[in-house]
Amino acid sequence: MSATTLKRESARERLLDLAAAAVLQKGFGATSIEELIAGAGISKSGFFYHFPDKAALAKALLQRSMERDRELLGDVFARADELTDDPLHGFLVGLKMLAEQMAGMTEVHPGCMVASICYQEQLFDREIIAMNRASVLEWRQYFRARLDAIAARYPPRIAVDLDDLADMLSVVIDGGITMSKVTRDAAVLAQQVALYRAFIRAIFQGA
Amino acid sequence: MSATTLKRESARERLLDLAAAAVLQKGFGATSIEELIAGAGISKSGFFYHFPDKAALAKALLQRSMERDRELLGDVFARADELTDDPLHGFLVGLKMLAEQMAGMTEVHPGCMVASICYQEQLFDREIIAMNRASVLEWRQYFRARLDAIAARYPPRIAVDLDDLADMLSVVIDGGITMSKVTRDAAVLAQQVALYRAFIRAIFQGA
DNA sequence: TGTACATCAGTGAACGCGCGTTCACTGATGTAC
DNA sequence: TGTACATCAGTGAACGCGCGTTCACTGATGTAC
Repeated sequence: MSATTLKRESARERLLDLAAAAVLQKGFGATSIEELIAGAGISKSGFFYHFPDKAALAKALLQRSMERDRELLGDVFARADELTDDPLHGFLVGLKMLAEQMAGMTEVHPGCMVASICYQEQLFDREIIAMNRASVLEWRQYFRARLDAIAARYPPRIAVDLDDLADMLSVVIDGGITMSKVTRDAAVLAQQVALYRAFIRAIFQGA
Repeated sequence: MSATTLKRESARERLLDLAAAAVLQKGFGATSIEELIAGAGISKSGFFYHFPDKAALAKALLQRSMERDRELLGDVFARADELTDDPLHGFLVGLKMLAEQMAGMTEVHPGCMVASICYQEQLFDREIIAMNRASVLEWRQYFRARLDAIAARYPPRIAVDLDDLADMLSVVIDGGITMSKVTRDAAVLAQQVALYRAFIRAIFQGA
């Protein structure tokens, strides 16, 4: 991100960009307002003009991250659905596109906000924790609906709980991101999504 | 954990117990020496007798967590191996025992140290980050060896990379713990391990 | 068109608190001869 | 058995620094009449 790009954004946006990157690297507690304003080029009072306190920054951060996840994942599966009427093929194409998109990332994924917040829960107020929980349960519902449609047409060859199978995609993405970060190998994430796709095929199409 | 149990432990052990719980709930940066000594019932100087600085606490914490993981997981698969000579059955029995053990936990899993450190990487020195990475790669090797033995006897029905499949167990455990914590549903973790087991069966035994 | 007022996006200085770390010291137990 | 010394597991007071937050203020732009 160039300096001119930064200048074009509002100070609020710059603060959020810097905060997102910092939080994923060292956690919310260790991300100081001081370093954010230094990066954004405003004074401390400028920060408190945009956010009443640090908790408000956390909330804005999570909100933005949830929206981006929705755009990213929602977009992929919406595009996949346009290509076919078959729910299984749609899901498989979506997973393939997701894996390919992740494989295209040369750098390691910056991290998952849900996990970052989860491992610092005591730093956040009830509202933010509830939002985090709701976002995860939303994804369960979203994928569960797809799996229901699939199972109606393709009776599962393997007995699995569809809620668990829906959760497994979130688990594989979140765990895959962690694994990518720890091993410093960006490829791990895409490979895990591809493995999940292979499991879906095995369940509904057979080996 | 009762007060008498605490008293019987050495102050150093008490500090590590308290630190482990606190770090998984709010992260290393937000865990203060002050709160640890209050809980352990010693003075601040007492802390610095046991650890030269806060980084040494982090190192001891990770070391202990790695040892415990090795005991826990290693034990489960060692016991499973005693029951059978067949590598596939041994792995499946081990996974079943692991899932059952996790299902037996009434409380949500306290968290995964690897992930906690991963999401605060900038707070730790190179040595700790390297240890974290090494521990993950060790598990890849450990599970990969089992999968090699399995694949030699049971040709995979589904084409999968065995390193990725080995990683997937770590991914499912780590992601499952995060999911359990965020949803406040202890069952999620065991269910994810059970799903991974179903995938292993599908790959090597067919549906 | 000019004037009054409101809103926006900040500035600069000061605050009190809690943090990690240092230092000189201590009382109880263990070991050598 | 007695004495000297070493080690262990701490104590208590002080330190400087950086943090989140508050407060009174400001200059540029927008809007009403």
